Amino acid sequence: MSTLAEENYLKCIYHLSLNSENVSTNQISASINTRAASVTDMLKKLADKELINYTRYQGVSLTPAGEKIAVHIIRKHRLWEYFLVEKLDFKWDEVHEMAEEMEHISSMELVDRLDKFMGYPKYDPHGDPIPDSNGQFKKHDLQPVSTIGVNDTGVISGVRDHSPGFLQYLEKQQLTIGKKITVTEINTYDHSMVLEIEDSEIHISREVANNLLITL
Amino acid sequence: MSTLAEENYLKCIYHLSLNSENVSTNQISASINTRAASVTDMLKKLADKELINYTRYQGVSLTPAGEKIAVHIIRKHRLWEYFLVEKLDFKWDEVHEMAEEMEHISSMELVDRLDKFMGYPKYDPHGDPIPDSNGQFKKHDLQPVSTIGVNDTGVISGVRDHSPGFLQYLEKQQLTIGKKITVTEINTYDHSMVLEIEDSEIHISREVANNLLITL
DNA sequence: TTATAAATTTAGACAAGTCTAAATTTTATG
DNA sequence: CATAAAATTTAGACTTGTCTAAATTTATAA
Ligand SMILES: [Mn+2]
Ligand SMILES: [Mn+2]
Ligand SMILES: [Mn+2]
Ligand SMILES: [Mn+2]
Repeated sequence: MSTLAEENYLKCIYHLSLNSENVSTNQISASINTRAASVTDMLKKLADKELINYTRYQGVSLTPAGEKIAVHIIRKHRLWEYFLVEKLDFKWDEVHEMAEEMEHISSMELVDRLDKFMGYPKYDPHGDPIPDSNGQFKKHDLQPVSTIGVNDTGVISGVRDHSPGFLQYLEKQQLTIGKKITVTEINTYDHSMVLEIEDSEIHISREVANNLLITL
Repeated sequence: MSTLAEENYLKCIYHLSLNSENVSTNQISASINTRAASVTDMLKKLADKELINYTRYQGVSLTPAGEKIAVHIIRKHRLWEYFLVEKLDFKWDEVHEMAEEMEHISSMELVDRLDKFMGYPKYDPHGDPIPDSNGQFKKHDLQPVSTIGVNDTGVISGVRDHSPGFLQYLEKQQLTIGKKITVTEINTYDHSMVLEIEDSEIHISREVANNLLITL
């Protein structure tokens, strides 16, 4: 099948593809912390295996075969994250690096049993949807808090930044998945916002508002 | 730290060390299915890292540092096997290959939480002892069924052969961990034995008797 | 539209881990 | 004890995945 490095590239290309049709060498290079020259080498290998569409200098996209692998890796990543938080009591900011390793465990049967063991969870600890064993999942309709106005409400359902620093900040402010928020004030100068959550007031910067996602 | 390959070599040397003081290149070569020349290369690397004691042509033994790593890998291997059987309902003959991958997940914290989650199990599904987080475990006193005589009894507590074929055979014959057996007959010609388990009679060959371990 | 900058690829190298074939050392045997 | 056999190591090669430095292509902008 695929090697660990190939799997990481496919997953990376998948994630970058959500924002732009074609993914550039430099985008991949930045995202997986590898030199552009090394990325080019790998892109050739993945193209030879027909996992990506690649034309020199033009960037890449996943083939259906490549996307299938990518989604399966993401399924494993998110299931293991769920396991770590729900069964082993890790915090949501602690699990990413571990899942980065665990997503490469190869047994299909193991993934499906793990899924069953946990009751077929739909979302991971960060609110990201978990693909089912056929690779199906619904991309729920999220938007940054920064896009709504005063007196509007929403439910916290995801994050755009998965860094431990941001997640720890949110946790400390009680800004966790499932919480209902109402915008009570928007500062027109710096676009900072005041939110009401469970009867308490929380001030967040524009940057936080951009990276915190809600459903209406 | 150590690479996946290094970890597998250390674990292999640890297991072989249980039977002989010094482990030979060919023993390792046979056990991990790698050519002797490749083993020599790796032994040099491990010796450079002071994880093994190595003198050319003389075989190797683990240093305390090497043994510590080996035992930690074994701890992870057995904890994951326990998890797969007890939590995900795999059979005892299905888990080895998966654990062979999972034992390389690096987080120490993860192992300890997994251990706690399962209630600090003492033995893995094959009856092998699980080292605690300090690397301590008691080597219980096992002997092959073939070493006891007529009318002697024992409790099945381990296996010497971990192959799926042998484990499946034992399962089918109800010869599973914890069962109490009594020898009722020994055939002097071929050393086959007749055992009594829970009021039923089971015939086993000398080969099986040699690979099935009991405590008295 | 042509020069410069940015992005990307090519060339050449390296570490890890493996292999085959050949040389060397140790062990066994007459 | 001398020699043949077995075990082990060395030599040289290959694959994967990475790097730096140098070319090449594409994009930008005066
Ligand atoms: Mn990964
Ligand atoms: Mn996640
Ligand atoms: Mn292993
Ligand atoms: Mn076991």
